[in-house]
Formats: sequence, structure tokens, C-alpha cells
Amino acid sequence: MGITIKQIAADLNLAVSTVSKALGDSYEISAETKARVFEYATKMDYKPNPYASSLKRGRSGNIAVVLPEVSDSFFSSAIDGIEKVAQEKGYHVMVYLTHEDVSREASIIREFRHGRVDGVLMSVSAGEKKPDHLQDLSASDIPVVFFDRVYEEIQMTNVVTNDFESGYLAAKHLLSKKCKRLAFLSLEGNLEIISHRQKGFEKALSESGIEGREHSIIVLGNDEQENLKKLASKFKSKTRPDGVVGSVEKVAMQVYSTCHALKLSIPKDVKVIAFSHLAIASLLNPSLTTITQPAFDMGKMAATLLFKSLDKKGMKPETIVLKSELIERDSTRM
Amino acid sequence: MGITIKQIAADLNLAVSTVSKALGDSYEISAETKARVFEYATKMDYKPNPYASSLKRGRSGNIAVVLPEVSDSFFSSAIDGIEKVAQEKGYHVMVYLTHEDVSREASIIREFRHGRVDGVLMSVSAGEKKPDHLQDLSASDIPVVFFDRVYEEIQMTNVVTNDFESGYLAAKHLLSKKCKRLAFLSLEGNLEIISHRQKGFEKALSESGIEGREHSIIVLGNDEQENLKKLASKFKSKTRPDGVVGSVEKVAMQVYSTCHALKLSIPKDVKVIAFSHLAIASLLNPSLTTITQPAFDMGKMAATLLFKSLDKKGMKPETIVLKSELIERDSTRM
DNA sequence: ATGTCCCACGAAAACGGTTTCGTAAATAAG
DNA sequence: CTTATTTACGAAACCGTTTTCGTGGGACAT
Repeated sequence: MGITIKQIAADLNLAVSTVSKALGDSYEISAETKARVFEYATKMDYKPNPYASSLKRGRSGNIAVVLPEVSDSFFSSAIDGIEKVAQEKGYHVMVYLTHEDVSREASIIREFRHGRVDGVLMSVSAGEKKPDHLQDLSASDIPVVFFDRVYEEIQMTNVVTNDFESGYLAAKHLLSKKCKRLAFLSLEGNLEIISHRQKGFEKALSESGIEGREHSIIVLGNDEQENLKKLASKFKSKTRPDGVVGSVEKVAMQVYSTCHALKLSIPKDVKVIAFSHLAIASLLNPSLTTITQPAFDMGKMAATLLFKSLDKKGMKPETIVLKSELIERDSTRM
Repeated sequence: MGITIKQIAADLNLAVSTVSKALGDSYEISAETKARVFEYATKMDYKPNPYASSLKRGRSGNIAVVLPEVSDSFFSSAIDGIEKVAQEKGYHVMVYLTHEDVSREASIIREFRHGRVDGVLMSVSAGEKKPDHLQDLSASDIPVVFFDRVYEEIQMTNVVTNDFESGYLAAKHLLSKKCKRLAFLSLEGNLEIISHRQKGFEKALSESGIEGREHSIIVLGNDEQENLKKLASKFKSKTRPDGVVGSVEKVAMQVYSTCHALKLSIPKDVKVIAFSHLAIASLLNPSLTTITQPAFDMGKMAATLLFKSLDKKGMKPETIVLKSELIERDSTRM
């Protein structure tokens, strides 16, 4: 291990407390002594033992990021943004994956109450509504910022996008492309973010008001094979949708797979628009029309808010809304 | 915060040491007392303060994962594997991104010497060869496992894939598709993994021995715009390659972009094969022939090896080689 | 000369565990 | 009944910092 403060004190004939204060640039210590300590400390590459500091100060210098998964490009970009801010602030990032498993999420979160991290960034996992652990977490004195997948029941700091509006625009977009049978590909688990998108979708449809238009909600889950089966049966039926809104990246990919397998042409037979952050959406076959969230900036923003409330406790919860962008590509061209 | 051991001791009229030993299931404590302590502890949801334990025991329960980036699907899958093993073992995962910046990598690593993590999993960043910090790290008493992007100069535990062979097979594959002018898209920064792939590529070419075939090495960097410019100029020239091997996922995507922009047809004008882990390779336009590394398993393996050497110090360095798989898709079909 | 103030530093008590060592009581051995 | 051994627990040191509280000595005012 590295050198300790005790060792420095001994080597310089000082008291431990003096060295500690010198390193902390305390006014109690003369410039002369400080210089002597600093020089020796840097020479010996002294770094305070993180456990000892944490134990004494009650702060760890760590933040937790709790996510459903990391393979989704939205989440990986968000991590990118979070890590950047954290590194600037000298914080360390601990990553926890829930894989949409609420009980795992709960047990992860429970650990946080006993120290280890000073704050939590979180995107909640889908699953039966069991908010007890979230409630507990928010009730604890450790600050939490939710991003993207928030949980509105509890009053917390949130970073979200304009999901309702985006869902609305997505449906509008499909309607403007003459789609007659729209489907919204939902995700099981009562995520608010999904239901907002869905409500926007439904509003656009009810506004359009024209009879002869149908729409359906297809609820998909976490099991890819199951989803593909379900999609295949939907797309084989006579009343198959001719325009779909993918509520998350994953399901859009599954629609692509299904259409490829069934030899359905996108966009001729089915037009597809999806909430997705894929950098390579433009390289897909066909290129995918997306509603792209500012994932990196959301991560940065969430982290920034977290650090703000770490700096001064007792901040009021606020909700930041960032804008998504609809980027039209071939998958919805007429 | 949670309840402390001291509080438990007071509440049960026991000494602190007794409680600690009871919780540790020490033989010194009677079954009766243990039961009493256990019951009370679980009732109060006691968890040991991680800083205090770490300080005393000299172990943190954290491991570090140091990566160039997280947006690459190889790395995100690897994290997935790592996190899974860590969670099973009760360890916590700290993620650090270098963004291919060697000096940042160095400063990140330097922190590790002073505690905070018990072990390090690492994929080194490209960049001028400055192995001092890696040398230091491996010389320290904290175990390190390199995966994928290893640094062979120092004798360490490595988890890699059969890169030479894969590079060889990639070139063979293109040759079998009648490509005449092959290009290897390299990455600046002297990564061994890249040079292995390149050497395999070159071996296949030299074996083929037929005159009239050319090959070139195109070295790309970390700046996407620069790369696109470089690629465009290469692909505009009369002797543009008709078959390329992308050494990493990112450059393959850049080739796609370039070809789309220049209206070059893949695979008619240019055949593309790339080292990539993209789950959606099959959905690209056209679907991409890949050499797919077992990213998830590599992460799992690396983590497993790390924990093994955490359990018993002084393990011999070993190198595990996992096999990549060549999956042919449309981007190289004749 | 005496009292007051500040300066620069040291001693010691935390933080919350773990671990070593000592010891009273209970049991076994003689 | 005495002595040795085990059993079950407590006291205290310790991990490396931070922080509170003293304190000796010099400067200053009275």
C-alpha cells in the first residue's frame, strides 16, 4: 500500500494531526510547515486511505448508477455522460444492473442505505409495481436522481424527456404517411415513461378522428423469443398493422427481425418509427426513423443534479425535461 | 444511517466484540447468544459499515473495470458478464472510461494503488505506448486481469480471443469472394490485439501468393470526422479496395457510412467483414458479416479469474483464449 | 510585571468495525 | 479437594483519518 499520514508525521517529526491539517490546507498551520508536508507527501505519492476518510467523514466519494441493462445504447450513452461528470468531480461510479428484475433492484438498493455510495442515479426497471424499495430509498437521507424511467409517485428529482409529446408526434408522423392500422409496441411492467408515450400516441389517434382507422397496443416483455412469436402472429394476421411505434429500442429491433423473417417490406408493408438512441439507426436496413433522446446529456444532467444536491442537502425535487428529436429516415418514407 | 454494532451491543447487554464475533459465526460464541444476536440484527436490518470493515480488513469489496468506452457493444456486453459474476460474489463494480486517452488511463490507475478497489479488470486504451502505469499496476499487490486489449509485455492474466487466426480467416473469407484489393482498417495506437489481427490478415494474403493482388493498411483514429474523410478519399481513388476487414466495430460503421455517402454498393463494390459484437449486425443495410467475439463470456471469464486470484494470492498468470466466430451475412456475399 | 490575545502545533477522541488477549466461570482430570 | 482445561465472553488495541480541544510561547496592551 501507499504511505500513511502517520508515517509522514514520524518522518517529519510532526504530529499526525498537524500533517492532516497541513494537507487540508488549514489556517492553523504555518506556510512553512505546509510546504514541508506538501513536498514530502507528493514525493512519497501520498493519497489518503479512502476507507479511513470515508469512515470519518461519512462520505464515500462513490455514486451508484442503477440500470435495467447496459446493452441498450440509450443506457450506455447515459453512463458515458454520468461518468464524465463524475470523473470531473472526482467521484467514482458504481454500476448495478437489474435486468428488469424488481427483486434484484430492491436488494441492490437496500445495500445503499448502509453507506458505500453517497448518491444514486437510477432508471427504474419494469416489473410489477413494487415501489416499497423506491419509497425506502427516497425516504433515506441519500439523494437520488431518477432519469428517463422515473417513478412519479414519489416526489424526487427527475430527468426525463417529452415523452407524451414524442408519442404524439410519432403517431402523427405515421398518420401523415397514410398508415391506417397503427400499433404501439409497449413494454410490460407499468413504466410511466411508456404509458406517457402511449397516451401521446392515443391522443394523436383520437384527434385524427377518421373512422376506419384502428390501432392496437402490443405489450412485449423481456423474453426475446416470446416477443418474436407474439410479433410474428400479429404480423401474420390479416389486420396486421401498417405502422408501428416502438416504445423502446429493443422492440424496434424485434420488429425488424420479424419483418425480415416474414418477408414484409419496411416501409412498404409496415412503417416503423421507434424510440431509440442507436448511433447506427441510419445504417439499418432500412434506415430507421427514430425519436432520439439526448441520452448523453440526460446522463450529464442527472449527474450534475445529483452532485448539486450532494453539495447542499435539502434541495427541492425538480423535474428537468429535455427534448427528444424525431429524425425521419427510410423506415417511414412513402 | 443504519444501526451500528455498538448499538446492538448496548441493546443486548453484550460487548461489542461479542456481537462482532457472533455475527461472524465465531466458535467462541455460544449458539444461544448467536441466535439472540442474529435475530436482533436481522430485525434491525443491520449491515456492517463498509468503510469500517474495509479499513480494518484491508479489503473493499469493490473491483474496477477500466475500459476505453462503453458505447461499443463489445464492451457493454463484457460489463454485463462482469457485473453478473460480481453480483454473485457480492462484489461491487466501479466503471472507469478512458476514451482512449492514455494519460487519463494512467491517472485512473494511479488511484487504485491506494485502496478503493481490490482488483482490476482492464482493456487497455490505444495510444502511444506508455506502459509505465501498467507496469506499476502489475507490480503493485493488487491483482489485475486484462481482457481483449491486453498488454503482453507484462506477464499478467489475460483473456483474449484467437485474433491472429480470426484476422487470417477474415482475409481468407474475402479472398474466397474474389476480392482483389484488400484493405485492413487498423486503429492507431499500437494495440497488440489489432496487430495480431493484422498479422493474420497479412499471412492470408502472403499465402494466397497470387500477383495482381494488393492490400493496404488504413490506420484510423479516434476522431470520427477525420476517419470519414480519410475513408472517403481512399474509396474515391481508382484503386479503392473491394474488400475490407474492420478491426473494430466502430470502423466498420464508418465504412458503411462512407459507402452510403459515396453510393458504393456493399457487397457489390465493396465487401465488408468486421470484428463486431453488434446484436443487430443482421439488421444492418446490408447485414454485416462479422467476426463475433464472445464478449459476455469474456467478461465472465475475466471476472472469474480475478476473483480466483483474490481468493488466493500469488496465482500464476495465465492466458485464456476464447474463440471468435465468423458469421457470414450479406455484406460479403457474391 | 501581569494579564490577554493569537499563533502553531500536539494529544486524544472519535468513526465502526475486527482481532488479540485476558479472564471468570464451568467442567474435567488428578 | 486441588489443578488443568475448556467455554463464553469482555476489554482494549488497532485500521488511518478527521476534528475537537488543549497548551506553550511569543506579541501586545495595561
